[in-house]
Amino acid sequence: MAEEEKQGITVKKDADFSEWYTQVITKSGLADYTKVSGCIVFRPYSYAIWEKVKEEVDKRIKKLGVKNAYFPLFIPESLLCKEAEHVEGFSPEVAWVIQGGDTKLNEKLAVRPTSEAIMYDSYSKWIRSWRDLPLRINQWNNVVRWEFKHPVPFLRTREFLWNEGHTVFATKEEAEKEIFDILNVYKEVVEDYMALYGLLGKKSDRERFAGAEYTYSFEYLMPSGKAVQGPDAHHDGQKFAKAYDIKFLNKDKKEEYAWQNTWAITTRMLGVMFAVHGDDKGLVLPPKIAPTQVVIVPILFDNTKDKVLRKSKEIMEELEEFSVELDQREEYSPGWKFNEWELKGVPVRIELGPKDLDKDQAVIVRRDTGEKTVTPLKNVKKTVKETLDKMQDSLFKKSKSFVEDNLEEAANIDELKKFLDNKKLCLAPWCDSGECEDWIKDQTGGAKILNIPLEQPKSHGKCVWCGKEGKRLVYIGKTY
RNA sequence: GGGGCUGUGGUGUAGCUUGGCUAUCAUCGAUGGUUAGGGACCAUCAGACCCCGGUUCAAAUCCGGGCAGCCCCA
Repeated sequence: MAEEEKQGITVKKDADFSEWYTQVITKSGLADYTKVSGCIVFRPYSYAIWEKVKEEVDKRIKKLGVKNAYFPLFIPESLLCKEAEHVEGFSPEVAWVIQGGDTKLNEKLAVRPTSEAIMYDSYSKWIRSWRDLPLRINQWNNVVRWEFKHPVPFLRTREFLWNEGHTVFATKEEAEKEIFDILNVYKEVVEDYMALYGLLGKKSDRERFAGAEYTYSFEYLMPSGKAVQGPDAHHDGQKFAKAYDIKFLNKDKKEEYAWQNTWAITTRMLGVMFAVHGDDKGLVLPPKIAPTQVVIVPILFDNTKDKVLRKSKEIMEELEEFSVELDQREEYSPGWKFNEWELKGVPVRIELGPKDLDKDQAVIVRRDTGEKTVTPLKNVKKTVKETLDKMQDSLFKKSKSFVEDNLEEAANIDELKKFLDNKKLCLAPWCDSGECEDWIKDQTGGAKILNIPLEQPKSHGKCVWCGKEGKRLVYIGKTY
């Protein structure tokens, strides 16, 4: 038994979360470590999931009128330094190219930590008139941020994949409207596909994006009790326009600075999804994002093998609207295969053996609950569809109640500390001052104001730190 | 930013305290055969001491440095 267990996950998710996470990520074939610290391989299994996220986000933003393009990986130092707050925010973790072959470069080149600088330099050339606006460009690419904290696959990597939307408008109103269109796109994809519930809100001034006027984010709760920031959208006002000289002549022939937004979703969300849905047997993938939705495991005996395989193939064809895999490998026993597919988180398994054929039935097994349904062969398609739908729905609900059940209202610093120590997220009144924000961080061992929910009650209690009148309720949590 | 733990075939490990002979066991992989409804079995084969330096007749083992992974604290 002990040896058998070693092929699967050897620790319980509740008992040792980080070990569990590492094992799930590597043993299921999602990712692997490389010789470069903090840079992982996205193996085909996780890359397929990223492609799905990409596809769903991409078609929605295109519908909103955004176009894709590609800008250089390298950013000259002088360009990066144009917006003071922006450089200051990113410079500690920029990777630099200082040499080409044996020749030292005249000017250092930053490996993009984000592309404002290089993109806006082009924008300033392209935008002359109100007729050139809006300009809405997105790119799907990789960025490098040389973190010094411990890397965690997907959740904290030095190189990661994302989209970066960079849009320019003639008026503040138009720009601000777009922020909510984009947040909706992210919400739809993350909730409906990745089955994850997040907390939407505005970032505090301390936490907003370097260079932005304000930032909205979705925050997610990990099983470890720590929060992770998900997709975000920033309204930049005219800050970058002024730094990078993005001006246009309006209809009244007056020169104006443009209004800009920036927005992104990253591969970090995959990590959140693996961590939230997985269980002691391994991954659990939401049906709508799973590269393989259904696996058919035929039970093969020598004398009935052909018959069972033939029927399995028929079922596979019948299920062509789903992504189905038929596991015909003869070198593994059925039990071994069951365990492997569970480790990989495939949502639905169909078992088909001679006994089933005799009774004209198949066994349908749902990954998250382990529930087995015996169904007549003619109903297989219907049952599979129902099972996938139910599972998708149930994973989201579970994710939502996980967040809600772990969200506490804290009226003072003692309660706040107590809840945070118990791995909870908190909703607490805050006076809006940066000093109190720093104090909270200091006193709670690093907990941050995650964001400020959009809907606020009429009155708030006293600020959890200074005791002055609270201006808003904020989400507070320890972060990854 | 500070402190701690760990590094042995692809993976998980024994050996390290007290230096010594062919580096343990399992799994994975390859080949052949028997099997098959929740991680089947037999036989054969293949595969490792993180890197650099030091101490020593002799280093997986001791010392120093590096790199990597993990944990705790700020």
